[in-house]
Amino acid sequence: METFFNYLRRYTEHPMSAQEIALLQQAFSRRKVRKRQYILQEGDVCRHLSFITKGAMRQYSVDDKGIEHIVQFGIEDWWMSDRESFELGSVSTYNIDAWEDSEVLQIHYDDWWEIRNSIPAMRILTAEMDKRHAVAAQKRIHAAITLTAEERYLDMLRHQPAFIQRFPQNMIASYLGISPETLSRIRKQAYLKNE
Amino acid sequence: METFFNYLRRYTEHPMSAQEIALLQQAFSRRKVRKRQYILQEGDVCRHLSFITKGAMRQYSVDDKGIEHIVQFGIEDWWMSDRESFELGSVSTYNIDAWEDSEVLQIHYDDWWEIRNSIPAMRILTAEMDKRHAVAAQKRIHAAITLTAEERYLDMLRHQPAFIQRFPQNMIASYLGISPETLSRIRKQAYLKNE
DNA sequence: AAATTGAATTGACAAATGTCAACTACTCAT
DNA sequence: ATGAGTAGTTGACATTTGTCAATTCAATTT
Repeated sequence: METFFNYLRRYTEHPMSAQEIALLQQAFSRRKVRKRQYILQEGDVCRHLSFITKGAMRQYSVDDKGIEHIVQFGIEDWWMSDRESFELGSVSTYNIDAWEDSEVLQIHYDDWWEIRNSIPAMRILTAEMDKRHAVAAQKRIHAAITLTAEERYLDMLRHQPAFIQRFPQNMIASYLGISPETLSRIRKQAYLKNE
Repeated sequence: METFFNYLRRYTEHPMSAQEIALLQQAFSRRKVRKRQYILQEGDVCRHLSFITKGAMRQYSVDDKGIEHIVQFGIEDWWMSDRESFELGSVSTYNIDAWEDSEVLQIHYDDWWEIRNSIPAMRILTAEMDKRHAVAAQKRIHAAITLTAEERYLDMLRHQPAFIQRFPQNMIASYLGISPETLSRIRKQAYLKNE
């Protein structure tokens, strides 16, 4: 829980009262998630929002051919959920599972709603989260329609080195929307250029 | 302004007081934008949020080779801004201009901040906007990394026919991240399939 | 230590998409 | 009415990326 409060302090500035802190501690529940364990499966409704305090997770869909398409990575201090399913209560087409043994703080949709209404700092945090999320999404969309596969990889290398270090290469390829073979070749070429 | 209030009623349910309505009318200013006229240029900071009451606009970047990359279209009832520049006050790398003669309601960043704090309905609206925006962004990212060029076009045809009707084909291609020639061929093939 | 597993690499080839140039059709301004 | 632009189409070819199969490599299990 300490990780989470550090995160809160970083993004809200607003100090919270002891009472508010107690409320938060009540609303969030800690959960260990082992490698390869799911916290959301395709076909279920995403009822919880999860804050990662430890570990590495991913959100992905599986197509007709059984190929996984990763739309999001998450490590410490990241939130995981299928936003569409969570907000709309619709059936999710995504899976979320742990790649490293992880630990998350989960809050139920109803409590999240409640918390945001009753604790001002949480409203600010939500707005901040949405803002950052929107900016990141715009960048990723721009990268997808503008850059080549190699440029997208280099861009990721620069802006999200943590992901590249902690997830295997085939998952990075999936995230970038290219085949593992192509990524392997891109890396080889980039390496040769530096020699 | 009527268009805007219709929109508000549709998304907030909360009726507003006469005083609040007056506040809104004061904060927003109406502006006509002629075809090809800019409301944001690369290098400027995006200080205003614009709600389109009439017309059609687009947001795009221009690369080294002078090629435009469209990241967003907007028509009636859509908001336009470079979210990153608007929220962070950073210099924008995007342009926003009108494709049809348009009319927008503009609000300055400071007033927008103020309005959201003082009018509860606007806070709800903001949250709703962010939510819808996040869902749409996730879908577009998923489409970009999962679908082929043809599938992306068909997806757009199904979910955003209005854009396809109102913007020329080369802009649709830019939005999809493909060359105009490729889109032309995709359309030809799709047409042949239906014969 | 041997065997097993899965990830990463590599090669050969196929498919998708981009580029360039030519041509057509259309609109708009003079 | 004429001419200049602009969008869209088409063909030929280049480049990028995907697919499939084989191989290497490292980690893990037995």
